[in-house]
Amino acid sequence: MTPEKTVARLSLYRRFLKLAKDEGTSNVYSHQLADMVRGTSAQVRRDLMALGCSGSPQKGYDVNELIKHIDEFFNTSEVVDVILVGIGNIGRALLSYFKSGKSHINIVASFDSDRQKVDRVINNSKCYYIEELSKFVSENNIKTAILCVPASEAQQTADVLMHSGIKGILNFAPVRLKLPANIFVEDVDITMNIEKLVYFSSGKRK
Amino acid sequence: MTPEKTVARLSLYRRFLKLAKDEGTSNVYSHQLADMVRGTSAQVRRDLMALGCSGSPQKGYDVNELIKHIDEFFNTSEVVDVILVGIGNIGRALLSYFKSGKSHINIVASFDSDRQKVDRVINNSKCYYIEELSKFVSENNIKTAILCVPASEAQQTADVLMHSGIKGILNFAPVRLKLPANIFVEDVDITMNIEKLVYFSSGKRK
DNA sequence: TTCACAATGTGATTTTTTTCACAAGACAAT
DNA sequence: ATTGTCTTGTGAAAAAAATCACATTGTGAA
Repeated sequence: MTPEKTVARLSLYRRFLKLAKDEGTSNVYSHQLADMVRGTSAQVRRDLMALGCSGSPQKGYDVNELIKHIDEFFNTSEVVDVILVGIGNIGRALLSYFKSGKSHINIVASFDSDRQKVDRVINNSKCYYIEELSKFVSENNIKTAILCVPASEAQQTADVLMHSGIKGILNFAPVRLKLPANIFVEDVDITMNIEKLVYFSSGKRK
Repeated sequence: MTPEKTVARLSLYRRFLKLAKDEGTSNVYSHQLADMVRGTSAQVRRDLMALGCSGSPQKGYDVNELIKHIDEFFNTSEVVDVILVGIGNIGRALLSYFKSGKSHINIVASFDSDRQKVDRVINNSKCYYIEELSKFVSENNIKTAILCVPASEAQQTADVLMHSGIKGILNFAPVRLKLPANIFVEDVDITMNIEKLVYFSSGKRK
């Protein structure tokens, strides 16, 4: 029901709202939020309307209230548990990135097919042998996975994830995973991003 | 003129076309390409139409011809030179990711403010001290940068990039860069991606 | 030959997303 | 009090993107 783009922006709003809160700001105007996400104030107001929030023309929106609403929307005032599969360069970078504990994302375990990596604790999350993935996922009721295995192994690993009960996959492999429609896949495709960037930044019009 | 989404998909098509070519495939149907990018055949045909390509109902599209057209479209049958700024975990992962030489992206140099890292060669690209960035960029006419510095340094580094003549920035910092509109910025925001994923994969409707 | 099939190319339509634009309300300043 | 200035909330319009649907056309089987 909520537009996909709105969902994406809500995540961003929340991040900036928390920063604002930490700085002691208690209310914000739509145009301030707009600045933070490269959008327009009308868009922000629309998004917040979809959320069911409202502000006042005088004080704008209440920071705390907004955060609370977005937390509720994402239904995760608490942290979301996620697993990571494939401890290569990118995998490790992500482990490091999320170890801070500052975000809502908690990588509770990582998996790899290289026995050398097993049992090591990298940035707070213990590495398991890939064979244990299924058990871990079902026992801990994990729904989301970050997939960082090489392209050649991506599909088969994704199949394992699916059969284990994973419902959402953030896929870093430059491969289009074939999975049933009820599994939600989001691709992070850096090569594509750069090519797009090069295209649009070389004058070809925006 | 060409829709942004089409540009993104063209990059993907090319990747799969090259794989297909390597496997000896000489022509493809729109529905095959569609499968590879999670799209529909009509969409593929539209995209290719925008490109100015045409196929035949019998043989579909000619793989070589398509690749040639897309190369021309991106105007880079040759490799694109890019720099990377910030050699932290993500930076290193990207250096490794692109060292293969298989892609169109060539990271020609990297920069960091940590003198310890300077002069090391990581995955083919030499690391320079950040102060040398401006000179390097203008001398080598670099137009595109990958920004992987910590959030706290992102904006000031982006300013330097802009003043050096960079036109496109792939930004990994969880910060919205404020730059003039003629600089094209593409954000890679993993936290946001995961939050979106969690939202949509937990049944909240697609 | 004739028929059924499969795939392209593309108007037309629908859906999704963004933007416009303005009434309404509170405040500050005069 | 009156005026000018902000900003919200939101219909209405526009723009962007995806989808539908169908005429068209080789090809191979009957």
